[in-house]
Amino acid sequence: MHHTELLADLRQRGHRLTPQREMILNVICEGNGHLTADEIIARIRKQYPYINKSAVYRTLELLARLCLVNPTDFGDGKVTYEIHRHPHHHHLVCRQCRKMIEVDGAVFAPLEKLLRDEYAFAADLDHFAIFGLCRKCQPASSPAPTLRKRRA
Amino acid sequence: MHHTELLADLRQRGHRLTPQREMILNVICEGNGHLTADEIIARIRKQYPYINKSAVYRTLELLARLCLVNPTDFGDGKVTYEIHRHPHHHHLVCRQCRKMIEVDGAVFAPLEKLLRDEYAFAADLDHFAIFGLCRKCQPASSPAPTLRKRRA
DNA sequence: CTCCTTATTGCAACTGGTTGCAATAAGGAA
DNA sequence: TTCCTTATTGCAACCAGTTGCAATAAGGAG
Repeated sequence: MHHTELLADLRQRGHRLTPQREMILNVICEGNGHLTADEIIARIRKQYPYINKSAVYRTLELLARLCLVNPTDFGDGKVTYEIHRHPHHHHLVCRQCRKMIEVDGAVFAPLEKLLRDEYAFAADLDHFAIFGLCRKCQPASSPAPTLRKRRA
Repeated sequence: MHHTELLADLRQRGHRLTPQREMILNVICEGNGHLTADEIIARIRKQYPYINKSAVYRTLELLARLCLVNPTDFGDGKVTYEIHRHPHHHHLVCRQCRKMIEVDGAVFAPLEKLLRDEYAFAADLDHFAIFGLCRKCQPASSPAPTLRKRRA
């Protein structure tokens, strides 16, 4: 999805187009993958040093609300943002080695159906970070995994 | 689960018992339901005004790491904590009316199995807040749900 | 083009939570 | 009991993100 399309989408939904929003969308579209707010600000600043933190956070919140970007908390103290991709995907994050595995959005289909059928609840299951232990970090067949603090 | 059992558990796993930890566990066990860090501090302060913010946050992080409490982000800017209950449960949170529905932990069983079988990933699926729209807030059969900012 | 409404920006103050580090105090050993 | 090691606390500074509000500027109407 190109940033001009996203801008048009914004406009169509009744939001104003501003240079700031254009720059933000541009950066998110260019920088492929997950970017933190800090990174987005830093990249914009190269061309426009006056970019304002609040404006960036508010725009990111707007874009998330419109499902144009996916915010994700990988548990390292900063939220990352990426362009909303279709089909959906999620991230398995190993709590030990930090390895990330991307999985198809379809893995949530049974849960979505169950929640809809049993609870009439329309769950937003677009983009999750699921924590756990990857194959390598699982104790072979072990009884008690050590739970002492992981040395960061 | 009584707080003395939790203290014993802490001790057994090699952590030290301090008055602060005792007070924190006590408050979490008494106040049933979800408490924010602020609320925990306020309650402790009634008896012991010197309780320190960092100590509380660090203890909560420890208890969460040991799966003795469940931290949950309901999306209102403050994390809440509750004693880890068995069997697991999750919370459906309506993004419109904020209604909360508690659901059994078993709803994640198919996903857990899929992730284990397909990705050899042992997911932590203990306690989630799942956002979406409850029955009442879903557009009857509607075309375009309004996505303008919800007036808080 | 000019005017008007109001969404958006920019700023500064604030909030919830984290961190580095020195002081304290658990709890084990002797 | 006393001593020792080191986990934990308390503090102050910090970090990511939010908020209230006045100033600015989209974009529609005339």
